[in-house]
Amino acid sequence: MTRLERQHHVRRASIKDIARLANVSHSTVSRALRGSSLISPQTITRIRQIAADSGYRPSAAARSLVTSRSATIGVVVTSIADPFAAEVVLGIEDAADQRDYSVILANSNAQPEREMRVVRAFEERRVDGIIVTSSRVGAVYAELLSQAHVPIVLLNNQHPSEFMHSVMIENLAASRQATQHLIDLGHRRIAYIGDRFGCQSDTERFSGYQSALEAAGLPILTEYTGYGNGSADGGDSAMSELLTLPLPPTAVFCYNDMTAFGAMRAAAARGLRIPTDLSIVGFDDLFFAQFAAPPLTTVRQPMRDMGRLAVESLLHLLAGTPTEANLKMPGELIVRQSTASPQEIA
Amino acid sequence: MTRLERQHHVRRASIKDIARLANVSHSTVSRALRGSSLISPQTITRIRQIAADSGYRPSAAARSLVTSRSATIGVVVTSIADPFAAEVVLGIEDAADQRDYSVILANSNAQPEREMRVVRAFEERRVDGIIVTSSRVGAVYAELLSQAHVPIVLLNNQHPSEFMHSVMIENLAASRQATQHLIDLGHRRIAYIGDRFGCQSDTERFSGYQSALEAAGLPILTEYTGYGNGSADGGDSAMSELLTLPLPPTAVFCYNDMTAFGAMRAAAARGLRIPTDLSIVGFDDLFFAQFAAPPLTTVRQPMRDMGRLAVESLLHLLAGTPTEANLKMPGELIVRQSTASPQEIA
DNA sequence: CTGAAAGCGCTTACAG
DNA sequence: CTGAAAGCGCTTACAG
Repeated sequence: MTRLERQHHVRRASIKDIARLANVSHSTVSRALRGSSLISPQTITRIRQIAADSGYRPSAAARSLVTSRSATIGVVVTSIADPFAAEVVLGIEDAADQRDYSVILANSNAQPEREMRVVRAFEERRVDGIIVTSSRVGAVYAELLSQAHVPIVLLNNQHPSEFMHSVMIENLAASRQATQHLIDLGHRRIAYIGDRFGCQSDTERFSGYQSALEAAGLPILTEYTGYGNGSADGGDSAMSELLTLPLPPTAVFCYNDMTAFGAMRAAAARGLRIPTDLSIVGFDDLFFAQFAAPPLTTVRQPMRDMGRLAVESLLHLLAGTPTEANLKMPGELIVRQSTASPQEIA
Repeated sequence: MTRLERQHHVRRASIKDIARLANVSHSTVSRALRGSSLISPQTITRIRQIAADSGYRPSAAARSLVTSRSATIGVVVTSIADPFAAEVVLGIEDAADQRDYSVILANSNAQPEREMRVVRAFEERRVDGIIVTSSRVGAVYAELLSQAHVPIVLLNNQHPSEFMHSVMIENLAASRQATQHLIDLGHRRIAYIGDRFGCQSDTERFSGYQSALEAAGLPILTEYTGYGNGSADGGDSAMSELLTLPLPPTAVFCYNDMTAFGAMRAAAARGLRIPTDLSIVGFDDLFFAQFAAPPLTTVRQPMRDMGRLAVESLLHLLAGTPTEANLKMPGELIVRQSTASPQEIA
């Protein structure tokens, strides 16, 4: 028995095996295991003991076939190697586990073909709901996802639809605050490096930046708008371009930390010191932000909590309980050493 | 119909629905969909067309109930927010997707209670195999995992068992090379900051460090062995302690990049400049290593490829094809700016 | 309180 | 080439 049990691909005990051992019908076993009030407490205890002894594990497949619930949620990320996504997924897995849901994780790599495969896999596995962590969810992708006919929660994005909730950060307020921080330090030539794909978070962060400048009576110059792509390389080249301007900015607010890391690298490559020659602000507060050179001033997003909240939101959608469809979390400006007053007079 | 289809939780078309539409038995539909040679090509085409038109998606649950294969692999990580794990999982998901497997992701958080839950979930979902990405897989955990009666691949760890393969980096050679790099630069007082839990990778890396010192005729001093825990905080406190020594080391080889980041922070907190006053070498080459202050010299692990390889190894185990049980990948020393010749004479 | 029966959506021998 | 039947492992009305 022990020998057999160690082998791989043994047939697992089924409800029928337990029934035989317990001398009852398999219906009774099923009820006992589920704690039905129809079964006497002694029988329940006895049957559960037998089940435990024989290492019984209910088949999720069989159960979901009859209940038409898979107790599974599908999570798509553009790339799990993106630290932002990884933190969010941690929160999602955590909350899902607490509710006895399993997480099926898929990477889309921002490739339409992969996105299709992912949705198909989710459909075949009959996931109860889907969480999408990506700042770029185009109309086509959203349409595709909605074909799964299950509730969807978008993280860092939004889509007006009855079965699509969203969890986002207060982009506008947070960005305004970040930009204000630079203004307060005395900066007048403040650039923004965004995401050239123009996703919703980018649009909102850009608006926050603009509104802070406006409120301070500062001009909004198009040459101070750089276009990255959310990655370090994107930030690097956008920053490089900004630095070729006759009157380069003395401070930059970046769409996210990755972009900021790239901007730092570009500045360093040109011999600029941060924050003496250039102040840089990021967005996310990735774990690494504190280890950057110098430690990065940034807007902290409660990534894990956002993941947890996405699960809660999804469960509400599944239960049909009315809740806020578009949840907004506050961001928090974390001032570190990448920002300071400008040294030269503009 | 379109209205209905947009709703959530619609009953999906089954093989029977297609059968009705096609005027054949559901057996025929099943065969046609699977491309059985028993069915005429025209019928296959016709039935597939109908299936596609009605948005049919086979139920993975029903299929796995009869085939007793779930086409699913369970992946446990200690924390998906660990960048190393995230990169590995990316590779895993990628390879799994190519082979039409889905990935069920679970975090164990190094908590025994969570580990039990994870194994149970994997058992209930009848995953076909398991990949464990964690440098610390104790005997208890391994025993627990093996109760799932499915093949297991350990990443960054090893366990002698017929149904447990492993994928690791050439720790010994890589660590020897990293230490040799410091010796070549002229360092004589070289410390090692390991993982105090003494996992296999730590033991091997420590051995590589020792063997390089020995080969160079340098003494191995116990006071130069620091104990971290794989995180930045662990590296920070271990480094801090090393720096209180009367004759502190001029170079440190760290168990991993996270530990190295912490060590850098500790050194900076004491006003030491890197690499002028202290050289630091990490292990992993996390994405951020190049953005550290200064960019970190480290041993690159091909994390994504290791993840892919783990899937291949698992599939071999599933297919019963004989293969190397313990795969070793080479590491690559990446020299950046955190290492230089020692400035003072020891 | 307990059991026999039906059914969830598939696959696959077994007969035609 | 096609269909009727059995069965995978559960849940749950329906009868006792």
